[in-house]
Amino acid sequence: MTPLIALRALGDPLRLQIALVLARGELCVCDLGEHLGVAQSRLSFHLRVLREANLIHSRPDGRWIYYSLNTTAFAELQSFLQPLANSLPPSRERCL
Amino acid sequence: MTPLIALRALGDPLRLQIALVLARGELCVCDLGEHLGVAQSRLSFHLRVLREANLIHSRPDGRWIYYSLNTTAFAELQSFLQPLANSLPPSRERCL
DNA sequence: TGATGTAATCAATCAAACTTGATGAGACGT
DNA sequence: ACGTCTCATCAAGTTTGATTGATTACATCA
Repeated sequence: MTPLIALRALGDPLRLQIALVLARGELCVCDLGEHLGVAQSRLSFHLRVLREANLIHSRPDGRWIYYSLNTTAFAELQSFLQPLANSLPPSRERCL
Repeated sequence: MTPLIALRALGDPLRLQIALVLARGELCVCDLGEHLGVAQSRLSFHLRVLREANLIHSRPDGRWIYYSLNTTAFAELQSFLQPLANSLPPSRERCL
């Protein structure tokens, strides 16, 4: 997992929304499109970005493709943020 | 804290680098500039983005301004990711 | 085979973000 | 008051990313 790529992928409103919807279970593109009310082409573009960031999995089934979260990637992102959340407290310890 | 804004702010290579450097302690802009080897104007622009995302604190001292991480914002970002890391496992449970 | 439905890709346009160099605002020392 | 230092801001140019509509690929069903 590359933290920068994952963070950039999640830094788009629609892509973050997609991730939050997929957190409730896997969905095919058409269901996602109905849930979010966006055009198929647009959705496919953002799914590709999320997929290339390794944040989601795709599972073809017949003529549908089901997408789901790659939960381990999100767990890895969490642990990447750990040292930033546990950094030394800001400023106060340095004043006298 | 707004997760989207924070994620977008961290989705830039230089800004993520800034955050990682600041995790080791607060620094003034000039020291950051030396550490990272970037122009002052460019650095100031990205510090502003991080500041507006509430990811860093600034502490003026004389003619210097010291920047440090807002560790609670990173902790909040971590807990925002929690449900995405704990989502139902992908696909396997649905096949038979 | 032909028609339909799902989804990826492409090319073109549009919008947003980044970079650069210059200027401006304050704080400091002489 | 003047020059200098640190940093923020501005405007212009460039680059990158997102949206749209059309096309393509593939699977399904009649």
